[in-house]
Amino acid sequence: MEDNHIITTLGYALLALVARQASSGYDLAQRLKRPIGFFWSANPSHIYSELARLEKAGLITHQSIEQATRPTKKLFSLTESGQAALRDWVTTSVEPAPPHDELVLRAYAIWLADPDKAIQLFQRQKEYHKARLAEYRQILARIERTHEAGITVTMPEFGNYATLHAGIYSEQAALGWCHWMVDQFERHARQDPEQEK
Amino acid sequence: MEDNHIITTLGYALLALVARQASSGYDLAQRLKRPIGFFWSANPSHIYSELARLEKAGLITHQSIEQATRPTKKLFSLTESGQAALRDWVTTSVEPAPPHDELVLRAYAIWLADPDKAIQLFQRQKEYHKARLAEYRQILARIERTHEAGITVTMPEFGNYATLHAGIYSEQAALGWCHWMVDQFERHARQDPEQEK
DNA sequence: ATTCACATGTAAAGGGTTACATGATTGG
DNA sequence: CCAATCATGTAACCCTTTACATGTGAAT
Repeated sequence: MEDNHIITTLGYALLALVARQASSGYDLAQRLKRPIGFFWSANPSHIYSELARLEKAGLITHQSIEQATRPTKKLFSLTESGQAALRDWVTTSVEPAPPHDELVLRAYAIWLADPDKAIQLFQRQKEYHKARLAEYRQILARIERTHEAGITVTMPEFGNYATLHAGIYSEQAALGWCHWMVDQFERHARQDPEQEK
Repeated sequence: MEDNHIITTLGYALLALVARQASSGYDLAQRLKRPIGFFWSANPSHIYSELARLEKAGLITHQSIEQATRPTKKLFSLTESGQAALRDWVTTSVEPAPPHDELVLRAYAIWLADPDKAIQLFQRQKEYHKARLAEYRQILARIERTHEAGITVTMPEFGNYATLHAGIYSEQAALGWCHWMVDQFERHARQDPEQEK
């Protein structure tokens, strides 16, 4: 009932999912994988504890659903204050989070490395981003096919649509940079042939 | 001396800095801001405790430098095993870290929001990324001017060069997406004029 | 018979952020 | 006189990850 609790970002992620459809903790763990998993992730155990916090804060409630063939589950749904909190949050300004990009950190020290190994690293990374990009484009094509009339900003589907676009933009950028990195190393190999021998 | 300790990513970030120049904790806190701060960040207090861990693991050593006018400082430098660990690490494959992007998470639930507020959010974000991009481009131009002979992959400067490129790619992507988002909302406003009144 | 899917949690540890404590010197 | 810079750390807290614990029913 007290809403003087701070809501974590995972809390908002769960509210956003429950806002679309009432779900159990297990459901949420599944739904968090895709498409939210592309930009926000959590472990099942964390989800359960966060749900307990959200309920204590009065943002969600649950009803226990007894099932004949499956274990009883808790179906969570948004309360009014939960919906209000979520609606307010989505347009609050995002203060730029301290970035943490391991690959870029490696690039900062890559001058110490064996160039061959460096090429391999960035080539692997390129393949990974290429695969991701293809996956996103495929999902995008599918949702565009099922919504021929167009997806507008007030439809829940717009969430999926927008996040997929975000993914495509960022994968393209990552791919472009990895390509540039490989190119730098290959250029070096051509200009300094057999330098090590 | 025991090197059965796990090195955290911050640990490697510090090793990468010390590899270029022996530094005190305070120096490292300053140097971590720019340009590493663009892709990896840490608080001073965390840096000091991490330095202690790295030293216990035998990856760095320090000598105390007594200064006439300033407090005594500990100047840290890489040990041989520290350099080896860093060199190995830079080319190890990066397993894709679980992503956490708050802005994209908001986009997932943005259909609940007032479209005007949504436009404002993404416009602010656009301005932010525009400023970042301009900053990176300026720094890049400066380092290109000071290294007219070219920057090759075995030079320490290549670290700065490569990370700046990474920043430019990713800011362009963020900017592009924010622009796309604003466009979606403006298109909606044109098609649904005065819907709310 | 065993694995997979459903279903819910507790406990511990790790890594990062924030707050706090201390103290000297230089510049405005 | 006060703020900023130099310089090092401790303690507490928060969020996240990993490991563990428990149990049923359906499918292979």
